Amino acid sequence: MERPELGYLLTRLLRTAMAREEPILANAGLRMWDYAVLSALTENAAPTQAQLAAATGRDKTRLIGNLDQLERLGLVTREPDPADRRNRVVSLTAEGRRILERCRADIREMEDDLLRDVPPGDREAFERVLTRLVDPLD
Amino acid sequence: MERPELGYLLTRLLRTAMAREEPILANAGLRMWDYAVLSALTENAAPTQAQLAAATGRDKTRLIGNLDQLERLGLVTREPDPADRRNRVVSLTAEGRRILERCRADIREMEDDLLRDVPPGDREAFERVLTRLVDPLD
DNA sequence: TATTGTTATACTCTATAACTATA
DNA sequence: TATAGTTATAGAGTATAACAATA
Repeated sequence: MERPELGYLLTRLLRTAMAREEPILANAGLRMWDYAVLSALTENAAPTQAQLAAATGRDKTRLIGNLDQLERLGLVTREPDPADRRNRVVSLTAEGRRILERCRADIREMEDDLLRDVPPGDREAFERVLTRLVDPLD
Repeated sequence: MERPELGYLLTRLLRTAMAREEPILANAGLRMWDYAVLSALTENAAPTQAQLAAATGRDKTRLIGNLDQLERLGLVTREPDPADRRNRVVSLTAEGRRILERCRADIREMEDDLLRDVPPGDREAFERVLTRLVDPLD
């Protein structure tokens, strides 16, 4: 039998992972993109919305709706940058960080379950390859 | 640094893979879904469109547009099943198979290039895990 | 004039529910 | 009546371009 294609395998696996992730996020009142945006803010606040859009691979115009809701939920703040008042600095609130960490823990648990039958060595190689293939694209 | 999440990595990698795959398919006059449908027909013709829809993870109503175009391009045929004339058997034409094989070869080449810096052992483990995680979902 | 964020518009994709033809 | 395929409709998601505020 021929080896299945990467695109096929990745599509299928991502579909599964997302199906398992969705209820976790919904439980926190979030959709997939909301979570991606929160995640991008973990380390540092985003100096501009355009940069945040680029970091998440989202269009800058579509990011706006997400930020509107996240702000409404009290999970992020948008504050004008005093140095250049065209920019709006987006940051996590304490509540935003709390929600984010909770989702993270639940998702990690889900992933461990998804990978439970994979031998540790294979899992390490798997994650190593994934990381390596993704990193250079930044 | 914390390990990045599966969903994040898969999304990024799939995005890259698709970006590289799109021009190959466009070169053959196909879109992503057309290719997925053709691929599903490699081994056998699909006895019903509903089964083909299920096999490709596509909605049966959305499959129709794809089949319309693939038929227009002369890549597949839809023939009423004599045993039950409600069913329409979908098969590859010779031309369909030719186009499919050409795309396949190009895509395999693209994948080899994408994975060129991955050590062979890691690559094998990577594909083994992907396959294993996807298979049980059938 | 150029840039950031926003809004508006049209376009595509998707989901649901009718419709037809066969059974 | 039930099912396979089709069509129609509305909704969500997306891309593009215009707009307002600031530089």
